Amino acid sequence: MIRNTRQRTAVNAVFEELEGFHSAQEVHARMRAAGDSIGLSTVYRAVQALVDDGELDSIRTDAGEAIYRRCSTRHHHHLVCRACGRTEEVEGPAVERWADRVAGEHGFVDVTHTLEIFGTCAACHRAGATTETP
Amino acid sequence: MIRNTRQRTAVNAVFEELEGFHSAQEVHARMRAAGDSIGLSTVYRAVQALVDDGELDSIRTDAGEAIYRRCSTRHHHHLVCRACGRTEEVEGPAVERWADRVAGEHGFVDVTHTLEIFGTCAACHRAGATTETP
DNA sequence: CCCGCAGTCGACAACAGTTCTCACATGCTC
DNA sequence: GAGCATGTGAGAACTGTTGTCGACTGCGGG
Ligand SMILES: [Mn+2]
Ligand SMILES: [Mn+2]
Ligand SMILES: [Zn+2]
Ligand SMILES: [Zn+2]
Repeated sequence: MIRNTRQRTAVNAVFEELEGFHSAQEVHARMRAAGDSIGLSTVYRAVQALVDDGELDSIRTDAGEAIYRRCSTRHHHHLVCRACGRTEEVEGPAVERWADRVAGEHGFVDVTHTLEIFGTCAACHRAGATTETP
Repeated sequence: MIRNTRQRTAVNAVFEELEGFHSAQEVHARMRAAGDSIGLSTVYRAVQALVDDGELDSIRTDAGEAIYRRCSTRHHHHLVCRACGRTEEVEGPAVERWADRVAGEHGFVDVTHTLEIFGTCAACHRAGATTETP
């Protein structure tokens, strides 16, 4: 039986206030800084539970760190700025169909996929362009 | 100046004989078992160098482990069996165009993407189906 | 050839992220 | 409220990976 605890509620609340992706460690530090008493293990358990419930979406950084974000329920993917971390949710029914089709053609069943797009957002590109100019 | 060493040659050779994705640790263990003397750090450095040279492709497992595979040079994606790890390389020009276009529409430049498809391959599905039947 | 040395090796320590342990605390049901 | 399954958290343990540093070696120049 799943129980309502102060800690779980608080972790949930953090992701309500926060935009974009955040790691468990960051959430933990943030809560501690705000005066919330909570253990790191508990944060890990809480985000895992939220992922299992489909309330958080998780991706892995190149460095191997898991980061989490409250997501809309529709299936979508992420467009992530390499420089500032800003993320946009994008959808592409054509991609979904393509993935399912190509997997089916190879005899695969029970198909899922992961798709992330990375780039430099307009703002960061502008900033980079001005600082890079000699 | 990059030097030719017995160890780098050996790691390269392992990926020549091996199909599919393999972790640095697995490669290290495999070499040790075969009587090859090599340090784990060296394996990590070697695979990293091969990735930098574009000779190996690397993806990250859900568990956060980096796995490597000798890849064809064309841009492609992977269809991976959850059960046995068998992988197929797949291509989809439409997906490439879609990713670039949607990123461009959001003002992103210097765009890359990652796309992996997961499923159960036909063989594993058959095996699973028979064992699951009561 | 062999010298010299930058590049490389590898045992080991250090790190980072995550999970486990277990004594203790606390929601929930009755 | 009492009982108890469930959750908590400090710390240890674990995992994959990278850093350290003295020893070693490929290789271009002498
Ligand atoms: Mn999709
Ligand atoms: Mn692609
Ligand atoms: Zn940006
Ligand atoms: Zn399979």
